[in-house]
Amino acid sequence: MNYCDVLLPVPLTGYFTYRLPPELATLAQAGCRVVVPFGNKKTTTGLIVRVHQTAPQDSTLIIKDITELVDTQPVILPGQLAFWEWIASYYLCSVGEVFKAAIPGKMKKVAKKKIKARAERIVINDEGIDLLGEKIPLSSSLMPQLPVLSPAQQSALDSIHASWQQHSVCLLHGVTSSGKTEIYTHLIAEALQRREQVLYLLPEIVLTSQLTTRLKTVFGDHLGVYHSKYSDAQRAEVWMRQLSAEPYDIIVGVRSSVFLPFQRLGLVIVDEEHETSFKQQEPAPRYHARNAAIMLATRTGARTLLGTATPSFESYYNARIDKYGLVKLTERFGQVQLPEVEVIDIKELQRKRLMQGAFSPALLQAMREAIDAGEQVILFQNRRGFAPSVSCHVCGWVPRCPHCDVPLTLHKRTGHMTCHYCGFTAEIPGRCPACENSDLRGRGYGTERIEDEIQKHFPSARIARMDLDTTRTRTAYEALIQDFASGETDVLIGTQMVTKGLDFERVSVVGILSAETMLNQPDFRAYERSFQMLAQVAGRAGRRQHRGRVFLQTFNADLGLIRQVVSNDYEGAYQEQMLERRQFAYPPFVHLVTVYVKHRHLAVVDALAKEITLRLRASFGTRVLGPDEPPIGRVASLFIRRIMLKLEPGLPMPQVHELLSQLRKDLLGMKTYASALFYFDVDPLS
DNA sequence: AGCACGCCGACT
DNA sequence: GTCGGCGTGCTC
Repeated sequence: MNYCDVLLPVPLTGYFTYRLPPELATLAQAGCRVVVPFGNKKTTTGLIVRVHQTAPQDSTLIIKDITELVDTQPVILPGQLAFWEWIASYYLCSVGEVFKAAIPGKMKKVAKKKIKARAERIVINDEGIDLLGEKIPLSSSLMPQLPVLSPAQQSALDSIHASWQQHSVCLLHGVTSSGKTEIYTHLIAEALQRREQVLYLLPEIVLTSQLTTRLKTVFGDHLGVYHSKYSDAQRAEVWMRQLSAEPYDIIVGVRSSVFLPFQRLGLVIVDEEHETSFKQQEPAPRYHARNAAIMLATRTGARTLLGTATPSFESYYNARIDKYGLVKLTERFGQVQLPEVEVIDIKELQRKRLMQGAFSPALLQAMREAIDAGEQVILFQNRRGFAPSVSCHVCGWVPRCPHCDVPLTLHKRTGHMTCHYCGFTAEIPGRCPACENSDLRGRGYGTERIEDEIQKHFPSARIARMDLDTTRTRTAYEALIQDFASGETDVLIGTQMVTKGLDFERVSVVGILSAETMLNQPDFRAYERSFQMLAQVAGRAGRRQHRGRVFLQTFNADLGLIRQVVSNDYEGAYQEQMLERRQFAYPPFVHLVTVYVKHRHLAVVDALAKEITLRLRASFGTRVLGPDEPPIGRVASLFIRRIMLKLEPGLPMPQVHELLSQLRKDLLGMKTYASALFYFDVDPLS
């Protein structure tokens, strides 16, 4: 009798054993998808992890039959399952959840029509080397097409090679506009000549178009793109192609591309490695794609390059303690100077009644000069919508989300108030329900409102807004970028999106409307993130022709952070933070694991959170902090509590993980807590 | 996580 | 009398 252990896309530990009908016995193998009955009559698509002859020990189990074999060839490569298992154990979730995240949705549905059959059978040995793959040399015309490197770039490239002799991971710390992409291009070409594949990871939000255009001129159809804004079918196609005898040599992709099958991975580039969108928040697996990519590279013997102008403090620390190599690129390409940063004291200007809404006279003046000279302006405001909240001008009443612990954001374009946490939408009330007056106004500034006011100041300027609301589709996003790149747009107003590695040549003025939006967050990384954000957005200015100007409006002009941004003093910001992190035991000096519990009854979450804390203290003592209520204590009608674990290096992590998983199992097994949500966030971002 | 079963409340 | 709310239990 043949059995299959099957991996199913569910948050349950372990595999499920099914009987393999005799007619499928010769065709089924590990890595093939199957359709199986699961639970009450429902069928699910799963993945065979093992075919064997051992009946399950538990004789009371009624073993069901596999309904259908979807593939006759595996759809994953050797080693991929082990990688998924590593993710599941490190990030404290089930392998099923990893499977769910790893495979394009289309491949997990019961395939009525088969996804494009593979052209050729491939043979792969244990190292994942494609044995049938011909050693076709890359066209020799490729090397003339490579960008010519400046002496500084060439020396950085040499240093990266040297660094890889010692460390498998190298951090490239290159100031904005220093030409990191040209260096990557050379490294990719070298890898291709060695017949190695390259994974080029980008943060979620930077739509790959700008970069892919550049890389495609050199690498043509050696390059495939894997992005969440591509259709599921397109992603499934890339996946299947990577299994074939002619996979893409280069994959440019976002975090989920670490799960793609690579037959001969040789190089992983993580661009803008500091970006927080590499960490998946919801749902599980809550993995960090940069760290997962490093693990992937380690497992396959590939080299890793982390590139950024503002390294995450963890990566920089790893470089400083010699875990990673470190290469610095301190000059901008083509002698372009770093921008001049002018700090503008909003408090002072408000006192003198000189602020014009959200704008200082100096910023407006500079914008006018830039627009008149045919140059471009980027304005950064980290709030989308028209106004972050609405309030009654008479009694101060503020409409709040009925499901979450936040005020509703005013969106004037749609004429609604919206909750940015659960999507709840309501009409703006005609009169205040508290005092009956009809003087409800938006409070504060979001990107929509900035856009309106800028249009009033500069009626003939062509203005565009880039935030979550205007970039829902790939085409909308690309059109916005294209218009700005081609000079169709004079002023681009946006949220964090405008800070993320976009490369425009005619930007001479950048305005940061309020530097503190990030800094005021109760988060041990607020300082780091603020520095990165400000330094990145400032780096958008003056990229080619002449020195750009950055106007940094702030309520705290004398803050150390502001000085560090002005002088581009990454090292100073890093050192200052490390002192605090060490003193208060935060990463990189400890590992954090946050326990989240959610329930619609406050009493239940409170009791559960206390119980967890109590039990954790028994094992971990003072390493346990909390429970506490997060800044937003209720989202989508669920009350939230969290407990933080600070784990110093040297603890036996597998045992820690085992203990935590067991704790979760025990508590969810209790009737009172069975309906609670209970999960872990390993290496949380906040 | 889904999904079904099952037991109480306010509607046609 | 019935629809439907969500507590509970289970998934090879």
